[in-house]
Amino acid sequence: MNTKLNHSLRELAQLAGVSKSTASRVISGNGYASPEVRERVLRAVDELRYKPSAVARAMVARRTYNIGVIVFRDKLPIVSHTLYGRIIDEILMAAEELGYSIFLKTDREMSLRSTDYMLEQRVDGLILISRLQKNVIDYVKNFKIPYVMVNGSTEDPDVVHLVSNDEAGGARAAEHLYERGHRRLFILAGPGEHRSHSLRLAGFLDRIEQLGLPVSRSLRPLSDQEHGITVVESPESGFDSGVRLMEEHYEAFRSRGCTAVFSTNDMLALGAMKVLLERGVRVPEDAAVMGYDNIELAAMYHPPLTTVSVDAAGIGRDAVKILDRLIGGEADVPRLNEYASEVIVRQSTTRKEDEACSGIGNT
Amino acid sequence: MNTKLNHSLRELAQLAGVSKSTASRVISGNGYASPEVRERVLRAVDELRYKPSAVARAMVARRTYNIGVIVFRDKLPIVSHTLYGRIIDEILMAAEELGYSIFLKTDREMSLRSTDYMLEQRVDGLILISRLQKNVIDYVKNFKIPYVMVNGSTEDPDVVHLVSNDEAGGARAAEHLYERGHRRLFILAGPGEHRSHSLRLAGFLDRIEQLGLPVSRSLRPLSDQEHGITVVESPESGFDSGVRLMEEHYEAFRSRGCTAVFSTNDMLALGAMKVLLERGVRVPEDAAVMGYDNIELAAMYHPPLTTVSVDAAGIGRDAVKILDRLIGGEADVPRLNEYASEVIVRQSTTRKEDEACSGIGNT
DNA sequence: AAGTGATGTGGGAACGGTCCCACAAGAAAC
DNA sequence: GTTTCTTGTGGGACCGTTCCCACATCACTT
Repeated sequence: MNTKLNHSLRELAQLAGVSKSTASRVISGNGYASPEVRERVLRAVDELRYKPSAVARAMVARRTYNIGVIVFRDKLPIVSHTLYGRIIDEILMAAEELGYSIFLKTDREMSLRSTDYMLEQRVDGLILISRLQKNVIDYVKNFKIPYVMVNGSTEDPDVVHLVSNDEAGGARAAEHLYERGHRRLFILAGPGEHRSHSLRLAGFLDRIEQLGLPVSRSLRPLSDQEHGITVVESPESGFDSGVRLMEEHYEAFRSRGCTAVFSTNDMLALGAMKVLLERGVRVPEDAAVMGYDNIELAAMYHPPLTTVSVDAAGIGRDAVKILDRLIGGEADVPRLNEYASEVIVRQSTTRKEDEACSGIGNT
Repeated sequence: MNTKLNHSLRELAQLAGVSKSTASRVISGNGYASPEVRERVLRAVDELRYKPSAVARAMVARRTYNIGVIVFRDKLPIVSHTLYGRIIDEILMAAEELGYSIFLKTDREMSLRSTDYMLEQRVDGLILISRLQKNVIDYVKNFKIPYVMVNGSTEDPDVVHLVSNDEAGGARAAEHLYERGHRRLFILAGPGEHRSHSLRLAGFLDRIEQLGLPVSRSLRPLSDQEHGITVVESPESGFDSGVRLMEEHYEAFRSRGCTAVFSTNDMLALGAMKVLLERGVRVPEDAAVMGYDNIELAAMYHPPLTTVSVDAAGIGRDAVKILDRLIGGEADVPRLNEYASEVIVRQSTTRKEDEACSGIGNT
């Protein structure tokens, strides 16, 4: 019917035989217009397939109702990362509800480029995900733009950030394995410079020492009566690293008589578990395995992996809600927002004889 | 240093003591400015932390350099979906390279709302992902906006779409299982209304019939000499459906003497495999299992799952590249873009005695 | 009949850029 | 010394909205 791509309000008004002020009133819904006029304008809208330009609106309103989301991560998967993906899904849904739209960028160089880009786009606020360089935060602070940080680490008390309570989760994990009777534990820790990995480990070790098990980083064999925790650190946090580390330390694992593995994330744990299974170690009969994150995969594995869940949905949703409050000008939003971690008991730590007391793990 | 949020070109020019035309020339880089003037302007940019407004630019340029990506899917995971997540990761990277930014929306109601929103945002083009209602395409066609469709189905010859060659992939899968000596196959097919599921199944069955195996949908036991294919359809395509269906049909599976399972995606296959493992069926010794998609998880499972890979990276990257050409006004871009599917041989279909001939599967 | 108030509509500035065109100043050509 | 050309800069229209304010109209007072 009409070959032009986009029509302006002026053209619309012309067709309806009114001024663009009047047309604007009908379209935007604020200001009065008589029923006949409204009707005429609406007919013209249909005819032209008129879509108001959000660009022009943003220009005069001086805000866009857009939120910029930047995921800082140097390698794939980024959006397809099990945890970040879930957070982003929730962000998208929460944003929709609050009337925002999402500009998504991944920044593999952890540079300022993506931030600059968002600033130029005049987004109303920024959600910064994952570990980001300190200079990014400093940079963002220079501009008066509202922002929240998700799953990153900072000592800066001004930064509004959302994190899972990794320290408490680590402690819960320690308790779970202790309760199940494990006294010789093998810990596979992810990169210490990541906030979550280091806090999960710290929480675990603190609690385990409170429970009376000595922690050592040496790999000497333990005598029969000894208890002991073996800690191995990995510079990477993927499945392959879990495989590699478990293979490397398999001998120590055996010679120290460990009965359980705990990893600071599920990927490492699954890698480790696969190595054990391949070598004929039965899980959970010969060794228990426990991870952290409750990724989709954990429940699907054979055996299903006991883990600690992270409230990705809560974090994602609240990231948007809190940012919205900041955008609205509220100043007293909480700086530190922690989300509870919960132990999800599954088969990988549940021997037949355990089931009687607490066989509530989902699969 | 300065308390205002954003400065305009006019303020910048004022501070630098030049006209805004001149400032614009320096900022945008087209048009001449003498070295001294350029220097003055650049100093002012630093001082004000000036960021040109992409909104204002878009207004006058009448384009935004933004691309809208809409994922149509009625339930989670959406972005965190293993396959879509990978495609989106590639889209983000390719977009970055070509100077576009991404507006991301998920549309659970499969409505026109999200499309409208993108149109109002004046995105330069649209990438529509997953199965979408026909009316969405019809709607989008009304506007002269360039768009491509990813992983959806359409009979409309005008629609530029990118899909994996599911029919050929299904055929490859059939060949693989046949070569491994399987003659009694159990097929777990995902929802037939999804393009990929139905084509994968069709490709598989066509090839398997060519190879001389009769297909039946009955579940009667086969006599010792008989060959035969059992097909079971699932209205859902998740892991849980795989579990449920395999449990339901386990008896038939046994009584018909099947030696292999093929599913039209990895999630179903893994669900099925887990049931088999739980019941003591050894994979691959007693039964082979094969999926489709090559999700991350497939390689990590114990045993690793043989599958057919989908070129998510190629699809994601090309979606942007092709859209860019459409935006550039090219008319003769190919309508149908198919991406090769490749069998990834892993342990779930590789018995010890098979390894000699083709033990090249990666883990 | 003139004044008052309410009511619906239109005019036009503003938002922050780009870009066309005009123009001033100096160099080169006659 | 005037003309012509070049070169660097500035003026201002324009993109498509919103919104303030002015204005015309008409009913109702007095």
